[in-house]
Amino acid sequence: MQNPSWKMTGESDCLLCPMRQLSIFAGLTIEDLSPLGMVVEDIHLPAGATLYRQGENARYAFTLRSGAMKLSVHRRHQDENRIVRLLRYGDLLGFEGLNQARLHYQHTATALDASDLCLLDLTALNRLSEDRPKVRQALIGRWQSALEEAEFQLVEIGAGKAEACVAAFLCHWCRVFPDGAWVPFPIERKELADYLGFSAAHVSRVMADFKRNGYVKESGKRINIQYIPLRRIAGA
Amino acid sequence: MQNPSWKMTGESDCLLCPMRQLSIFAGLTIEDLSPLGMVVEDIHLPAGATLYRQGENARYAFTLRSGAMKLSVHRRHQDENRIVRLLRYGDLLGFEGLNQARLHYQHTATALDASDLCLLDLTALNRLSEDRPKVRQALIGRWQSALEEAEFQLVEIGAGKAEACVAAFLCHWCRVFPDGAWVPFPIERKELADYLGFSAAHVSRVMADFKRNGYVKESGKRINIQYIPLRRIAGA
DNA sequence: CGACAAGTTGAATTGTATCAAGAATGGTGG
DNA sequence: CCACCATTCTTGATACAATTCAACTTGTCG
Repeated sequence: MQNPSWKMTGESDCLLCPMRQLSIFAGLTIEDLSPLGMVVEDIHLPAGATLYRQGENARYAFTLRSGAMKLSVHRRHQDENRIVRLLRYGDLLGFEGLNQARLHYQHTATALDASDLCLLDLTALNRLSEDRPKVRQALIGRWQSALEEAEFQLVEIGAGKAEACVAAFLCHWCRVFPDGAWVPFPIERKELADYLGFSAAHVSRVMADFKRNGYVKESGKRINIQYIPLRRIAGA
Repeated sequence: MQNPSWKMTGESDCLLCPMRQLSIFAGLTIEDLSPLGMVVEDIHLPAGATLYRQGENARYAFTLRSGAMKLSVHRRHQDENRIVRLLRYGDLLGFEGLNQARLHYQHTATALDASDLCLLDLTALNRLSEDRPKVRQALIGRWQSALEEAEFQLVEIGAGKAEACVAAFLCHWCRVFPDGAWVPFPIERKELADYLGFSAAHVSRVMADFKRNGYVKESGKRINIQYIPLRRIAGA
């Protein structure tokens, strides 16, 4: 594996990982993990770096331990990129090669922010999934949540006016944080626009309006939702 | 199970099913299926009937054997329905309750056309999936294709001008048929609009234009793609 | 044939893209 | 710490795309 944008930062012990309860190895003991030769490497990506590209041979899956990433696809007959998913702490990516059905990555994975990931060999993961029902359940859960996320995007974001889409996205993005918290927001206007399917200029307009109206505050790469009158915006 | 819109039409022998190669039981023998008490009922739905509703308790999954169905969700703060997926011959639906994680249907399933389905008990299917790697693989494959379908909708249909979206959808809908074939098309303008995220009036305009330009022909509930200049439409 | 649902079309209005200019921001080297 | 650069963000004017509402046409089925 020789990707110039990767920086190996050593091996990790999954059993000591602080995010293990969120990961696909949640609930496994050392007896489950060690005999299978599951070597896990840590890698670090600077903001803007590409982890893998759509169409490349898929040999590894990744768990995002910190930072944020986007998955995008190249559109046929179109130069723009469509962002298919935004990922944060605890998310799994690059697992389209599991099931042996897809040998290539379906997306291009790019770091939105400096990110740490751990790297999982797909062959070993497949074996592990066969032998350990808990791993299997966890992986199926990942498919399920990827599907739910895609449907969220279709339903809440894929149609309607820009105001409603932006509002729905902001609430969704901040949902795991307490109300009123300052939430990391390493997403540029252009990227948000690619994700929502609007132009960067228009997304900027909507965000600026929201800030003027006091719905949200922004400072550096963090955002703070004060109060978004979802009902009023959507009901328009 | 007492749903007034269902009509049980008897039990089926999965081993004799003409669509078994497409189903999740492909590759299984009678030894695989019979000992698990997997009873399969057939049901018939008239056009417009509802198979299940979003939020209902999920006890069964279904395989669509003929006809066509739509999966839709109710939007918060919005009266319109968004169509999340269109299903045809061989598709599996209602399997969100597998993995024990989701006990309720996530969508409302409605027949677009008179449809035949077979009904699979989720508990039995779960057991079968635990014991039979082939079934498990097949189910994972269904998740994968559901996810791919959702991403197709996001990427090819969820953004861009209405002409391009309609064109992409028509090509996608007809993809499994030979070029130039008359393809069943039991989708009303309003439904197509809900699926694509446009108004019925505008979809109608686009379709009418396509017909005037000779890109497609329509007759009854069937459609015939002559030639759609995808590149020109998208390149605008 | 009549009645009702679905499709088509027009005109006015709203929403969004595009292009371009100016303002804010972040990072860099002195 | 500041000046400078490059990038991103904001904003305005204009053109285009889509919605809405309503009238009208076509299709379907009893």
